[in-house]
Amino acid sequence: MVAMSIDEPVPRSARERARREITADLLAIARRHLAEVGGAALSLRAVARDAGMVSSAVYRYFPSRDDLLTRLIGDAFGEVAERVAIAAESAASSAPEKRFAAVAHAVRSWAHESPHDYALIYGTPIPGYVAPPETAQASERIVRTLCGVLAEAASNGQVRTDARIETTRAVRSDLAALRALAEGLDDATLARAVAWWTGLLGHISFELFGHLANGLDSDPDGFFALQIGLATTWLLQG
Amino acid sequence: MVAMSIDEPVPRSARERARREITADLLAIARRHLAEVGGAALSLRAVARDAGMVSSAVYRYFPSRDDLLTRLIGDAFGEVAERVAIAAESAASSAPEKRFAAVAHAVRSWAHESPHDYALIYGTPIPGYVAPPETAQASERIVRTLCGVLAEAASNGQVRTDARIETTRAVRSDLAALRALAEGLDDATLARAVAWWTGLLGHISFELFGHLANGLDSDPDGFFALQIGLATTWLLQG
DNA sequence: TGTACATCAGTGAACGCGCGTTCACTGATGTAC
DNA sequence: TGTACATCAGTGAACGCGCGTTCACTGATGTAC
Repeated sequence: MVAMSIDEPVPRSARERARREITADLLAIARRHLAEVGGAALSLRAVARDAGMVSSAVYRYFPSRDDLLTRLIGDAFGEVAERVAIAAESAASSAPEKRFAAVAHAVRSWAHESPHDYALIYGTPIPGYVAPPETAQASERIVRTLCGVLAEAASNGQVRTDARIETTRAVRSDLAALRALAEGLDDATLARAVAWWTGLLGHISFELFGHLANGLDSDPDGFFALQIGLATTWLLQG
Repeated sequence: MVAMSIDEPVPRSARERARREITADLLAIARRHLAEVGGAALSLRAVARDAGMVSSAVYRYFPSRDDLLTRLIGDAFGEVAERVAIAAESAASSAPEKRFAAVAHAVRSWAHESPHDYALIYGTPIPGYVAPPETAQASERIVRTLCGVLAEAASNGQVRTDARIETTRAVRSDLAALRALAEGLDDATLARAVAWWTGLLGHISFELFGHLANGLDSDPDGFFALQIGLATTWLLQG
């Protein structure tokens, strides 16, 4: 059962209400399957079976399997963005290191709770598949949140922003566009922020996909805390 | 056509020679397919077709599809390890920043040349699949190479090794095991080296899996150079 | 309030596909005497 | 060097599977007069 967004218009007819409910049920079942078998193996027929429907009936709700997957990917992306935002906000009054640590742990917790969702987004793309537009929105939201935290820290003088970098004009202009989301950050800091984020996901992927297994897996939580601590110190102090 | 390792025993009979050749051909075809469709979609039947064989004939050479995949994964892992080793060696006389940069670029080039190989190893694991033992060997080889470069730099006084870290006993013991591969490195440096590596793969995954697409993709090469430069400076200077 | 028609959810059968794997077989290559 | 038997590569048919998607259909719910 999936909670309905509050701001959605109230369904007028019983038919429409039923349609919403069943769509939500199907999505919930699909999410459950996704969590069990992963995105590549997600089967429309299996979802239909689980919903007590004949497979063709699902086509009343989703035009194709790809469309169903699109919804799931969009949802998962939204979920990360949401967790990041919540973590940043709930640690709003803390020191910047703590806020970044909170964000990192939130992302990692989510990834461990829903590894297949994580893989769907940050793992190998599903062949022949194109990302839905929600993707771009959610990832912009994440960028916005991170830049926000960083900018606030910077305005409190808690970020060293005197570093120089050498790079191409094209990269500089990309970074300038990024700066529009967070005034007062220099290129080096922005670049480090991106590295912080890709490093975070790199670490999580390593963990989840079994590469830490060779000798660094005695205490994954502790190791993660250590790594993200080092990275965050670097991010803030250059 | 795949080059045969020189140190393999010379095949005695014509039959054995044929067997080796055909095995190599099949592997080459499988690699080509892998490069085109990815690991999950790799099909024994398609490989057989391409080799002008009936599908059941492939079973004379590989006991199962999983076994074929195992070989490919093992090969790919070996390939990364090899590239890393070559890069480290060919830049042997350079400054440590240059050597790490060479390694990073080598890994990235390989990933861009063979994105499906990269995905096979560092992307979402194929469901219901267990990594072959070559995996562990190759990844140990990589670790060994990186630690070697780092240790050499350290012995020349080119690495700052005075940092302290706080972490758990378990993590400390994992790092101690890692130190066995490279004397003279402190825990902080080792931890940063791991972060350097996971960050490198995180960045490559971001690129390859399409996440840079949102505004940081004007000059991927330039951006990578910038990022790996920052990370390497951090690794060496704490 | 009641009837006539339109809308829509869900059924069940079918299409066409490709897959991994098994198995009894033919015919060529290798080996022992 | 020649023959008899064993080994092995490759064939072709078959098994059993699950998939996404289409289509004509029944029967229930909604709408307009």
